[in-house]
Amino acid sequence: MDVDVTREQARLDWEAGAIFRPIRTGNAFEETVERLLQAIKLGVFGPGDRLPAERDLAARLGVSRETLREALRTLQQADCVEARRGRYGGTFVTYRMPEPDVADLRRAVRDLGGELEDALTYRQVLEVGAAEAAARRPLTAEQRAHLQERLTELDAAPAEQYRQLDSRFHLAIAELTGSPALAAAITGARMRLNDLLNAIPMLERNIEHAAEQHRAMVRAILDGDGDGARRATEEHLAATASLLRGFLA
Amino acid sequence: MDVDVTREQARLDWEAGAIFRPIRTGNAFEETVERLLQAIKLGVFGPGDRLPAERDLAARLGVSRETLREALRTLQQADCVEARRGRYGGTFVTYRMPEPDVADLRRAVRDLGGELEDALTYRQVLEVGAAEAAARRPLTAEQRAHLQERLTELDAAPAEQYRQLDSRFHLAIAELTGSPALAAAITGARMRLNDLLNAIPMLERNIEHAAEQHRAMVRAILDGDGDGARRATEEHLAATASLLRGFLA
DNA sequence: CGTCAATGGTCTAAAGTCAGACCATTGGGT
DNA sequence: ACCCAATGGTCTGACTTTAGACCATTGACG
Repeated sequence: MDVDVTREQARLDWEAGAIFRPIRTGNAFEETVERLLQAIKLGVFGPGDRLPAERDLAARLGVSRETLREALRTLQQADCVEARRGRYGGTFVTYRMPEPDVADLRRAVRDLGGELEDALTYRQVLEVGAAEAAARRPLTAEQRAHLQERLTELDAAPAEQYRQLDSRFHLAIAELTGSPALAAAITGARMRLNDLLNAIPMLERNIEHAAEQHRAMVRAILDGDGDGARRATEEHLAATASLLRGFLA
Repeated sequence: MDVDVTREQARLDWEAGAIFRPIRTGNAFEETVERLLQAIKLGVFGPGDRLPAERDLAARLGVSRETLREALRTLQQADCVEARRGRYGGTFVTYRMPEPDVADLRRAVRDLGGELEDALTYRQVLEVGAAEAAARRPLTAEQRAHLQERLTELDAAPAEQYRQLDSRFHLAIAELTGSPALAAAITGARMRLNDLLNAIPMLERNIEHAAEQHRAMVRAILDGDGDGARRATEEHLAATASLLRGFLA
């Protein structure tokens, strides 16, 4: 009986792993810095863009203005943003994407370590599912136009903006699902991989290949072809996934 | 130009919605209570089971022991758990699932309101994707046995434990993906719907139908049949989804 | 040329949270 | 009969975060 009790307790303690995960990751200040930085790196805010006003931003992030300001101060000292006072002032983005660097990429992949597979699986499930969900959904003319616009914008992107516009394209699909939870999860998954994706050197050949896949995804989604959307997205993500895995070897 | 600037700012502020979401939901104490309650309602801990020791649990939840204890005190006062001191003591679950009640269900669905579609879409994408990912993965003999065991356990479940063992079955699939992030997301998605699912009255016919679908899912996963796993899971989730949607009308 | 609304900058008191030490209890093991 | 390891119970001081008030600056607009 002693054995049974011990084993049973061990089972309980193990299975609890998925649900008894950390409630809060680190402190509010660090999280805030990270979020702001990711928002910039994801391309939601490009150089020169103004962030929402502090009071507004603090409310959205569910954080006190003091904490937000502490984070902004950090970003200021890192030359990522710049604050201007007065009406029509605000906090403006000054960050510019560094050039992709294979050494950085290799280091970043190693840093992520065993979590790379985790992050790739997670992203795959979310984005493939989202593409299918978006395709199976009745879309308004406005939504269709918005998606098409993101694609056009991406195709015309100058090299230094490509990664950011790529993110915006994928996030646009996430939002077409109409599920805020899904869109938020996809944003989170991309944030986790973003430093890696940004460090991938972009070869002309890869970009053309990706563009073709993007078109296939959009076509399927606009046609309401769920299976096609899933397949096209699978294929698209598999490309970058295998590229990243290559750096782990 | 004024119009352009204003519109551009509006676009930025809107698109930021997905990324500038709250960093922390409420305070640590409330979150902790919620987690513990969900762990119990999800069936990870049944009546009489002992929770991990306070120091251990606090570390896992990333929360100070004080905060955890405050949460446990709340649960104690709500007659959900009971604390015993001394070695071989601990905190023991006393909570028992209430009988399903259609009035409760209707109220719960209304409370969730517009978030119901969000939660259902999110769950669908995650669980369908997870089933496929699990199927496409090489599984150890132990993992196969574990999945099979969960299914057997569920099939043999007495009515009052059915819901909890059903959750454990689905969470077992999530863990087979080998992706902690995915498993955590699925746990979260289920937590959100759990009160609803628990309130669904269980008809003999529905249970048999569900059992058949569970078998199909397990078969496909063990066969490495990704498409089959996806289809079976889709079908299974569609059933409860349409049932829940019925209560929104 | 002054107004004023919107913005960033500063400060304070209160509440929340934490890390860690220490106490009290229990029951199996020696 | 005693020991002692593991558990819950309690306390304290330090740090974090919050809510809100108030100040300083700016530039479009009347």
